Amino acid sequence: MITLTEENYIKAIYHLSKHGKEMVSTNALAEAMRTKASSATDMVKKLAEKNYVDYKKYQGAILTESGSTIAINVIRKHRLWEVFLVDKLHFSWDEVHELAEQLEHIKSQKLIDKLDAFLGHPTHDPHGDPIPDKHGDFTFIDKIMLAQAQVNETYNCVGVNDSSSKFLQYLNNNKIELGTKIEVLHKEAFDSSIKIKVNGLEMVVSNSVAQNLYIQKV
Amino acid sequence: MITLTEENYIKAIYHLSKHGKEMVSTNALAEAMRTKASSATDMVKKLAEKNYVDYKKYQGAILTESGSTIAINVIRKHRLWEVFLVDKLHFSWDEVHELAEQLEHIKSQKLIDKLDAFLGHPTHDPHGDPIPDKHGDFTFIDKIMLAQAQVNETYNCVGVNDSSSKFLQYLNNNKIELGTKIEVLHKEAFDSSIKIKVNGLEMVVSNSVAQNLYIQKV
DNA sequence: ATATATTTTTAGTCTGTTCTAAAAATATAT
DNA sequence: ATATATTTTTAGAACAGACTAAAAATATAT
Ligand SMILES: [Mn+2]
Ligand SMILES: [Mn+2]
Ligand SMILES: [Mn+2]
Ligand SMILES: [Mn+2]
Repeated sequence: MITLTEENYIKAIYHLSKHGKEMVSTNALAEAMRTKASSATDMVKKLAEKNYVDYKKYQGAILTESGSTIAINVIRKHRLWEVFLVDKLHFSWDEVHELAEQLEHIKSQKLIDKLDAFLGHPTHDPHGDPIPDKHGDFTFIDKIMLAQAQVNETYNCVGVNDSSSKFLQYLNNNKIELGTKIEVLHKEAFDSSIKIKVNGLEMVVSNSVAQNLYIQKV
Repeated sequence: MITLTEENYIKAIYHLSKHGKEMVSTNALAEAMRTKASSATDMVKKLAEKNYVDYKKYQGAILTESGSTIAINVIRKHRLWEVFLVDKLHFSWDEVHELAEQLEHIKSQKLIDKLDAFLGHPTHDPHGDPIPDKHGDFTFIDKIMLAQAQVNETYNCVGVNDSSSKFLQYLNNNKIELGTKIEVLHKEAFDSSIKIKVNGLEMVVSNSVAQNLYIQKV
C-alpha cells in the first residue's frame, strides 16, 4: 500500500524530471516538497526500497516504470477533480488546485473511471494541462508561450505555466481565460513587455506574464 | 488542526453514544475502530487534551459541544458524498460507504456547501439516513422497523439499519430499495419471520432482516 | 466479603515522517 | 591542485498512532 506522502513525493519527482526520465536532485525535491534535504533523502531511499525510483547516493533519483505509472495516475485524478470542481461545482480556476491536492489521493479506480465519464472524458484541466487517459496517454496540444508570439498575429489562450492563484487572479482581473483571443500588437525590446489587444481593449503585459501564458495560433 | 484519525474516533464516539450524550467505554470505542483498548485510551486522552471529549479515567468519554460539531460535520460530508456517488456517478448503494469514508475527510467548507447545492440540498443519504444541514440540524422521519409492522398494512421502505454491502446486496437481489412498497401478510410467531408482498411477489424475510429495514406507513 | 473475571490504563516498543546538527561527498574558484 | 562552497547523507531526536504485556481498577459470582 502506498501512502499519501509517498504519492506526493512521486508526483513531485515526476514533475521535476519533466515528464519522466531525468535525474532529480535531493535539494530540488526537498524544495518542491517544502521540506528538508534530509527528509527527501530518507523518502527517496524508501521509494527505492519499494522500487518506485532508481536511486544512487549523491546522484539523485529517477522514476521507475511503476513509479511513473503511479505519478501519472495521481496527476490524472488531480486534473479530473479540478474539472469537476470548475465545471460542475462552479469553482473558479484559481480556487481548485489546493482542493485537488486532497482529492487526488482518494483511492478507487472505479470512482475515477466514473468521474471521467461523468465529466465527458475531458482531455484538459481548467488550466489547460493535459489529462492522461486511463492508459496514461496524454493529448499534447501545440502551444507556445506568449513571449514567443509574433507581432500582428492573433492567438488563442490555451493554458498557463504558473497556475498559482495569484497569477490566475491577475488573469481574471484582465478578463483573460482559456479560449480568450489575444492579438499581439507590439513587442518592447527594452523590457520584453508585450502590448496586446484582449476583448477589444489594449493592454501591456510584462515578460513574466508573457512567459506564463500559453497560446496557439488561431 | 484535526487529523483524519481524530475525526474517525470522534465520529465513532458520536455514533456509539447514540447521537450525543452518553458515555462511551474504551472497549466499545476500540472495537468500533477495530483497534486495541490501549490505543483507544491514548486517543481519548488526546481528544480530551484538545477539548473534543470529556474523559474520566475508567469512566469513559463523551463528546463536548465542539467534538459534537465536528462529528456532525463529518457525518454531513460522508452522507453528501454518498448521495453524489449514487445520484451523479451512478454507483449502487452498496458500494459507496467505503468511498465516503475517504471523501468525508476532505477539508473545505466551500466544497461541501457547493456539493450540497449541486445535489439539491438532499435531506437523506442513499441508505435513508438523515443528512445534517449546515447548522447541524437533522430532518428526522417517523420510521419503524419492519419487525414492528402490523399485518395487513402497507408500508414504504425508507431506510436500513445495517448498511453493510452484504445486507444491501440481499435487498438488491430481492428488488427492495428505498421507496419500495411492502405489504405485510403474516407474522410467524415461532421464529419472528414475516411474510410480505413486494413488487407483486410474496416472500418471507427473517427476523434479522426485519430488524434492519426501516419502513413508514403509506 | 472474598475470589475471580473483565475492563481499563500504563509502560515500553515500533513504524512513518519530520526536524536539526554534524559529517561526508561533490562542485567551484583561484 | 588546493581551498572553499555547496550538496547530500547520516545520526539522533520528536511526534502521531499503533501494538504487546503487565499492572491497576472495577464488576461479578459465590
Ligand atoms: Mn492543480
Ligand atoms: Mn497531493
Ligand atoms: Mn456510509
Ligand atoms: Mn472516515
